[in-house]
Amino acid sequence: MTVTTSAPKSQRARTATANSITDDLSRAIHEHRLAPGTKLGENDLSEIYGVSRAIVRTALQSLAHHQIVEIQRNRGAFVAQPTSTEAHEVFEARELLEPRTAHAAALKAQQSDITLLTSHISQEHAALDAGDRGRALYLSGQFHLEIARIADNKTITDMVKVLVARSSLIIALYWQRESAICESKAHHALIEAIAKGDAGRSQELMQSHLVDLHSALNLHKMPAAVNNLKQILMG
Amino acid sequence: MTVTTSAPKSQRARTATANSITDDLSRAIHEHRLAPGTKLGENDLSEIYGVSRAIVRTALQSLAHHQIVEIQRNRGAFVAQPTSTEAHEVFEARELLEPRTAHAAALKAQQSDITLLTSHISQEHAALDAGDRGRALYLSGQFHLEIARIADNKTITDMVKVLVARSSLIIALYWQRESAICESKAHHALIEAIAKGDAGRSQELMQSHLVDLHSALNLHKMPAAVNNLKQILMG
DNA sequence: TTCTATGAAATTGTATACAATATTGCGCAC
DNA sequence: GTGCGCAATATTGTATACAATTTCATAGAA
Repeated sequence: MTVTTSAPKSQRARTATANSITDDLSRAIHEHRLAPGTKLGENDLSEIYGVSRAIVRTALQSLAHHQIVEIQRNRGAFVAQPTSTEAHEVFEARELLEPRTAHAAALKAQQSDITLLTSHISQEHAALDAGDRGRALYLSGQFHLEIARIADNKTITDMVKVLVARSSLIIALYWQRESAICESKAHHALIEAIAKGDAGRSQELMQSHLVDLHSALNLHKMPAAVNNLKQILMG
Repeated sequence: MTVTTSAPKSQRARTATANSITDDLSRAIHEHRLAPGTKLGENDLSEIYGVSRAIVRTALQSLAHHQIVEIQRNRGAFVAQPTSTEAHEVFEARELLEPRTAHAAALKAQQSDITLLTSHISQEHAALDAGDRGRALYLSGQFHLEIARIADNKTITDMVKVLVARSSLIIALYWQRESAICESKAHHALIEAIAKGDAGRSQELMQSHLVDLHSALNLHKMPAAVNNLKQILMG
């Protein structure tokens, strides 16, 4: 089937670039439309995006470096399946980085930053109301990322980005479904503290929020569904 | 001057793989044989390593993700030149990660780990005595990395690896040459604390060591030399 | 001199062809 | 029916050819 006519889901107006493919796949994984373990075949992807395998290959390499895709030599690329020990490692790392980052964010936040954070939250609510759990999860991750941006340290922000992305996979595999609401509560409290410029409290709130998330992980892995790439990535 | 520990030039016995090229270039950058700003042309590298540009390309992409190479579209790959703000960011990030990691390392270290750390230090001394400043610097970075390994959190170790690599570039650009000896002193003290299992002191020592490094940065950038790739990478 | 325009050369970006490896399906023995 | 071996197929790894873009040198005009 020819693809060139319309691109309903993603805005690949002319030709897809490695970066746009990376972003598209990254988003799909974040939103749990592509389950852990899903094979990302080079031929499939080059057909879907209408580019050569070379481009697809660099996109996959990029995702592999972001640790949300695993490339096995001579076998191909798969959506990563973090082990439970990796899951704990990721949250330990987040607990080292994000509380202090929230502290810094509280000191640097402008009014526009607060507005942005608030809008994130309301979007998150909207997604949940619409039953789009995947998108809500994505936005919740973006919220953490936004705080790192406010703290204005690109190096740390990049690391948080990777950790948040992996967290999305971890949640897909090890989550017990309840605590979606707690999340939202914790985020509200964080915004308040940051808006007040209360750095100490921001740091504490972030810390306990992460500990909550961490301890909400279930030890045994959920079975990973297998997806149909074309169906999911194209409209 | 042959370096006895690893293969004289680089161990590409048969054909170089993308990974071996990545490692080789990474090492060369760490040891300051390739200066910040040096152009890494695809043709040059494919000649040097005897592989196609495709392989070289994936190696360069990998280095770019490790942030020690910058790829500019349609212009090529260059050894990265961190700005002074990036330099500060990197050390801020290290100050968040490494002290707590040293703490964990002190609790988990085995006798074999202590031996390894000690051998690292003595190699470092040997390199300094031999006047090989670049190699000493590389080993000093590996020391920090080894501590992260002992703490046994691969996620954090990977992040530290990237930060240490960038630090090497930062030192090449912003260093005032004196404090090589202080480094060595601080490392000795750290080993001692870790060997004793004194987690609190290990954390403190690592913290102040990083602060020292951070404050030893000079604000204005040194001029970056331009190198001849073939001359440096081949014998 | 200094700046700009312009075209040749060099370099990177992309697609494709072929080689190496892994996967799949089938026939056959047990 | 189950397991094994082997050929057929599919997929990834690598090299190469061509297109697009940048770089460099040169010439000419203000």
